[in-house]
Amino acid sequence: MKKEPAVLAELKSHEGLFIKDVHKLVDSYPRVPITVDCVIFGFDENELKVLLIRSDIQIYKGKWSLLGDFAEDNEELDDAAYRILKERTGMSDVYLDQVRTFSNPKRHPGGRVITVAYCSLLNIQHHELKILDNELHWHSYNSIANMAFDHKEIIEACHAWLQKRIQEHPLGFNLLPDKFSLRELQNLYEAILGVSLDRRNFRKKFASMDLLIDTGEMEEDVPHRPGKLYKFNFDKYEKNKRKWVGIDF
Amino acid sequence: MKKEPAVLAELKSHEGLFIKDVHKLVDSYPRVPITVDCVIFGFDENELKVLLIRSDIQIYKGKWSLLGDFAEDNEELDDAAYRILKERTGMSDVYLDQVRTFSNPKRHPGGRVITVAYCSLLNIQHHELKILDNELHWHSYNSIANMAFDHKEIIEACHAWLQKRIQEHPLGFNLLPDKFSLRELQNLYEAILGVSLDRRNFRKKFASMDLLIDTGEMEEDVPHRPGKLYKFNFDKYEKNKRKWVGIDF
DNA sequence: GCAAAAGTGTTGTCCTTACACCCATGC
DNA sequence: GCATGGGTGTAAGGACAACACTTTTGC
Repeated sequence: MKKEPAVLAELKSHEGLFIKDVHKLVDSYPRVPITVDCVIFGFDENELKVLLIRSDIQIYKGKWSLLGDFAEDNEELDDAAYRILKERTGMSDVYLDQVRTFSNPKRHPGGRVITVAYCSLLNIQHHELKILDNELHWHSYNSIANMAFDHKEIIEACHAWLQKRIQEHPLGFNLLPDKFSLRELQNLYEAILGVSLDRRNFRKKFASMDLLIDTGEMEEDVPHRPGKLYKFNFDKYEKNKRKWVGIDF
Repeated sequence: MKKEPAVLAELKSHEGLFIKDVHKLVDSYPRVPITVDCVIFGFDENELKVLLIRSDIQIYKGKWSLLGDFAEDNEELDDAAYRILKERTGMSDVYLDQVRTFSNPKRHPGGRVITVAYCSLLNIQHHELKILDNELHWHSYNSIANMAFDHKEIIEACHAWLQKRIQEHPLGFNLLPDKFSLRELQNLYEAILGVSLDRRNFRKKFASMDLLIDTGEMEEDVPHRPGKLYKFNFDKYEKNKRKWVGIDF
């Protein structure tokens, strides 16, 4: 077996070989700077968008970067992600989920930094960007290039996560206005999944789920026949969430 | 907007406001000890098992703990997880996947420690445990209690991950011997998903996938009619992996 | 011959897919 | 009236769920 480090042996009492001073134990661990990076998706003009800033860092001059920051002492990482979102965009109450941790020792040019990637979804219309430092703005997902660090890889991981997730959970509504037409919803799915879907089947699918509430309102200012506007029935969804079993690969 | 910390302002050059010394930047970040915890699943006697040790730590005396260790300097976390597995069980070439990062500042009594949970699947028969320090042994998943730290929560997260994952990917075969009967396979699914499945439909499902290779061998030493033994056709699976699109929630 | 599990088919239901026409509105 | 997208139905095929009996082996 592996030889115990001297520090560990010291910490153990003689009777039970239990470590008594857990603070000393933790102090003996190597420490690593931790950051959180937020991949913030939006949807506008029938395109999936990502919020990026110019990198602060000279060697990445001209390159784009995710919104990230280090985690403060004793800050839970979920809270750090919400904090970054708030600081950079002024928004709270945004959908946010942890996706994956990236730990390649060479991923940051300044030394080892581990980063935890979070994915957020927000509605571009509802949330005007007020803080435009570092050229903060929305980029079309399909034209993303020239990223600092390993941020391209992180964005791709979040995109894959989103593609999978949106098919199994009602996330997409976070990217749309409260009231939306079926066409907008379909455009959203098509943009994220990168496929085209049959309009009739798409509508039938959502009709059969019976999770859309007809607001009685119609689209306005469209240059064609206006469609009905719907809301998603989150309450009903939460109540009827079913546990699904099936083998499929 | 958020006021820039003094250290940041210092690091920026006057012309472009770009940070020149990235090492100084990274040195200014708070540092956190990082550990990796492995939830190692096995399958034996028709039960899902988890590999646990007794906690080292006095205040958790008598409690069970996951196999974990801190990440070494400049060690990628995936590598750390493989290392722990190797050190503790002597095994390599084991299925392993990152599940989630846990960062509650109070999760470790010795101070803040962030841990990244990994899930491994291995075949209990093929891998005899040779290193039994800290009472290392297999516990039935259903009788797990009395865990140190937040390890109960971590195990549950990995179990949920496994339940979902096994339905969509051919992971389960990692828990079985190379050659297995359909009954063993079904028992595995039933144990992990906590449901009972119709035997005929289960067999039909796998027959229609056409991913099992009939080895021509039969079970031996069973007190009833022996079943055929199969292998999983990983090559064929990899070649035909299809991208699935469908909305279902 | 008895216990225990292997092995096998059919039917009904539901879901998915593919596909085409008329309707309402803005211009 | 023309362009644009809204809104709808049907038929065929495929997947899944429910269900029972015969066969093989060990003991």
